[in-house]
Amino acid sequence: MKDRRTGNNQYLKEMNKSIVLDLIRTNKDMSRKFLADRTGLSATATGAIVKTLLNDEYIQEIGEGVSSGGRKPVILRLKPRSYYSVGFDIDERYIYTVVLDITGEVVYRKKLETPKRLTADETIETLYQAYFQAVNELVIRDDRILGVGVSIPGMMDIETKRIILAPNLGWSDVDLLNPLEEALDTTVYLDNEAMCSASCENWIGLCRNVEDFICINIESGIGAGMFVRGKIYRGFTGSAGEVGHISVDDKGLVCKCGNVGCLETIASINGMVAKAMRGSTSIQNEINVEKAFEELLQKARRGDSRSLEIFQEAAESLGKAIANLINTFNPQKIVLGKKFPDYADLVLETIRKTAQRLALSYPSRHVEIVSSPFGEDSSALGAAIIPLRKLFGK
Amino acid sequence: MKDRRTGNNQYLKEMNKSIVLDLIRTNKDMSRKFLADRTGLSATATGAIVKTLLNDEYIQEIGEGVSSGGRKPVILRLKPRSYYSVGFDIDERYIYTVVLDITGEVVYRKKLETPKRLTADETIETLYQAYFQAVNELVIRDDRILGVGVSIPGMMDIETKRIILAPNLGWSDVDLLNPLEEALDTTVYLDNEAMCSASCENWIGLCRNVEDFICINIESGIGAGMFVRGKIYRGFTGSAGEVGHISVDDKGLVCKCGNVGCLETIASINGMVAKAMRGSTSIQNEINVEKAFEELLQKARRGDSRSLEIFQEAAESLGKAIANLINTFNPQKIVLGKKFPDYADLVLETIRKTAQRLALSYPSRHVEIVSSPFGEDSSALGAAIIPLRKLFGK
DNA sequence: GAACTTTTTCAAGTGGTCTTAATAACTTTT
DNA sequence: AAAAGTTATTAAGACCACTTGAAAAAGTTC
Repeated sequence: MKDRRTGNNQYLKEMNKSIVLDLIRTNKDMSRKFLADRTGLSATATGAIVKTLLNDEYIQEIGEGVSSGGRKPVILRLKPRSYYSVGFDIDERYIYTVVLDITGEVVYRKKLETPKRLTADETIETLYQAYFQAVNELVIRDDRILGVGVSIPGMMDIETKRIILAPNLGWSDVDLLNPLEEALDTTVYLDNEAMCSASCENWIGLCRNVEDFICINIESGIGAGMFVRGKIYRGFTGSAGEVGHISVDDKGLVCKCGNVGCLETIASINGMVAKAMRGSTSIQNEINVEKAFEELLQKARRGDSRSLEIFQEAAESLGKAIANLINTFNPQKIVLGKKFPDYADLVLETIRKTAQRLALSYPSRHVEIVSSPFGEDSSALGAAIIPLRKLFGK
Repeated sequence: MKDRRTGNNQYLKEMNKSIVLDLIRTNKDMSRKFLADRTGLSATATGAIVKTLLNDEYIQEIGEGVSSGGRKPVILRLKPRSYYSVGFDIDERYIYTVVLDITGEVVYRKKLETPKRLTADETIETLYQAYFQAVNELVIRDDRILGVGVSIPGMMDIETKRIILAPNLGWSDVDLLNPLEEALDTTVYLDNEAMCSASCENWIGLCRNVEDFICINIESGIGAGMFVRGKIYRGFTGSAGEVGHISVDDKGLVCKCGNVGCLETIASINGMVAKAMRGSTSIQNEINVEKAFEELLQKARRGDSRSLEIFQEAAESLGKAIANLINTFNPQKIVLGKKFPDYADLVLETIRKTAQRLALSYPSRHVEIVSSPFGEDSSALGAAIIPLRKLFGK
C-alpha cells in the first residue's frame, strides 16, 4: 500500500483485515460471529475477510467451540509455520539470529560469536550468510517471509534510516538498510536495541495488551524503549528513552555525557563493576566487565556486604529514576530487562519500594514494576517482531 | 459516528473529509487540485468532498490563485464565523469563558471572578449562565456550535470522566460532565488544565505542526501537558505530565508528595515566594502569593541580588528537569507557560544553557525551549480547541 | 486565434461494506 | 423422535466512496 494520508477501499480492506487478524492473534477462541461482534463489522464482511485469510493460510479452522444454544462456532487460529519473520541482533561481540513464525513462536535461534568488531560491510556479509542458512534449514519459501528486522545498539536517523552512531560497534553514519535489503531481497526494518526489547515485551512478553509502558534495559549502559498508545515512541529525532542519563545524585560521578550522577554511572553493569573495582587493590587496565560482574554477583549472593551495598545503591537509584518516569509518563508497566533478570531477586523489592515512596501516589498505585522474562534475547526477538507488527497493523 | 474499531464507507468519508479540512486549515492557499495532490485522492473525490464542505459552510471560495500556465485555481479557506466552539477554564478564583470560531479566532472572552470557592453544582449553574450569555450575545445558532470544552485544575478518571481530585477547587470524585452536558444540551469535553494548555500551543501557538512537545505550566505548582504523535498524551490513568515532582535537589525541601527536592518546591510561584519569605522578618500566616510574587519580581527587576538569586535557582532547577525530559522524551519543543512569560526574560537563557549542558547533545541540539505567547489564557483557549480538534480529526 | 496547459466537472465502473433472506447446525421443549 | 427456538454461516442485491478516463472550462503562449 502506497504511503498516503487518505483512505480508499483498498486501505479500508487492509485495515479491517489487520484488525481481524490481530483479534485472532490476541484472543484464544475467535469464531466468525465473535469477530463480527468485536469489530462491529457485519457477519458477511467478517466472513469474507476470514475467507481470504484462510485462503492465504494466515489462519486455520481449529475445530468447533462450545455451543451457546445453537450451532457450534468454528474456532479460528493463526496457522503455525505458515509465515515467518527473521530477526537479527547486532552486538559488539555477537550476531544473534532468530526466526519466528506468524504466531510468535521461536522456530530458530543461532548465536554467532564475532571475535573482532565487524565493519558494516562485513556485517552485511555475515547477515547474508546467517539469513540463507536459516531460511534453507527451515525450508521457507520466499513468499512466506514477512520481512527482516535488525536490532542496532545505536541511534539512527528517523528519516533516512542511516545509523548515525553506534559506539559499541564503532560505526558512524552508516547505511545498513539499503544494502541489506538488496542482499536479502526482502523488506528490512532497522530499529534501536531498546525499542526492539520493548516491542518484544509488547508482543510476547509481560506487556501484551499494555498500551503505555517503559522497558528499561540494564547492560553496560542503561537505555529504555517506550510504548505510547500501543506503538513504539521514538521522539522527534528518534532518540527517546535515554533514561540512563536521568540524574539521580547531585554529588555523584561525572558521566561521559557531561551531567553529574547519571543513573548509568550507578546502576548499569559497568557502573556497578567500576564501583566494585574502586575499592579493590588490583588495578587492571582492561577489565573483563562481564566476568567482573559475575564475580560481584557471586559475592553478593554469598552475603558480602560491600557487594550487596552496591546492588542496593543501584536499586535505590533505579527507584528514584523510575519514580520520575512514573510521574511524567504515567505508564501501566515498567519492565526491567537484559542483564537485570539475573539479579532481580536481589533488588526488585528495593526498587519497587523506592519508586512507590518517591512517586505520586495515584500513578504509582497503578504501575507494575517487573523483571523481563527474556534477558538478552529480547532485542533479537523484538527485531523479528517488527515485520509481524506490520502484518497485524501495529 | 459510533465507536468501532473497523472502518466502513462512512468512516472513510468522515476521515478523508477531516484530512481535507485540516489541510485547508493548516495551509494558506489550497485549491482542489492542490488538495488532491497532497491527499492522494483523485480530483473527482476531492471535488466532491470540497462540495460538501462548501455546502455545510465549513469553507468558502476566497478567490483565484495565480495560474501556473492554465486555468487559475480556486483558493479555499475556512469560513470565519460559521461554526463556534466554547471553552471554559475553571479555577479557584475565576471562571473564564472564551468562544472561538472554526478558524481558531477568539470571538468572545469573559472573565468572571468568583469571590468564594464554588461547589460543583454552583459551577454548573454559573457555566450555564455564562454559556447562554455568550451564545445569545454572539447570536449563534444551535447547530453551529461544535461543542464545549472545560479545563479543570485536577485529575480525572480516564474512563468515567469523573473528576477524581481538584485540590484547588476543593472537589473530589465529582461528575461535572454529564450534568453539564444535560444543562447545555451540547457535547462537552473535560480535560486537565495542563493538557488544555498544550492543546492550545499545538493549535494556535508555537507548536503548530509539532508532533512531540511538552508544555510546562508554571503556576502555584508546576504541571505539564504532553503531545505525542500529534495527540495529547494522558498516560495509563490520565495523570501523565506531573513534571513538578521531578526531583532536582537531593538535599532540598521535602515536598508534600513525599519526595525531596521536587522541582515544584524551587521553581513554582509558591516555591519561589516561600523562599523569598523565609529570609523576611514579616511572618504572615496568610500570604497573598500573587502579590508577593509581583513584589519579588519587581525587586529582581530592580536588581536586588537575593531576588535575582531565587530566579536563577529556579531557572537552573528547571533546566535540570528539562534536561531529564529531553533525554527521556526527545521532544521537538518545550514551551513554558502560564505565569512564566511574565519573567521569561530573566531566566530563559539560564534554562536553555543548563538544559543544553546537562542533556545529551543529539536530542538537545534539536529541541527548542520557548516561552508561551498565551500566559494564563492558554487553558481556556485549549479547552475551546478540544471540539475543534474533533472536527479536524485530531 | 490556434494550440497547449491547468483546473474542474461529468459519466461509467470498481471494490469495498451493509442489509435482507436463506441455509446449516445445534439445543431445548414437547 | 419430532418440533420449535437459537446461533452460525452463506448468498444475493443494494449502497456508497473512490477511481479512471473523457470532456468542459478557463488561462497562457506563440
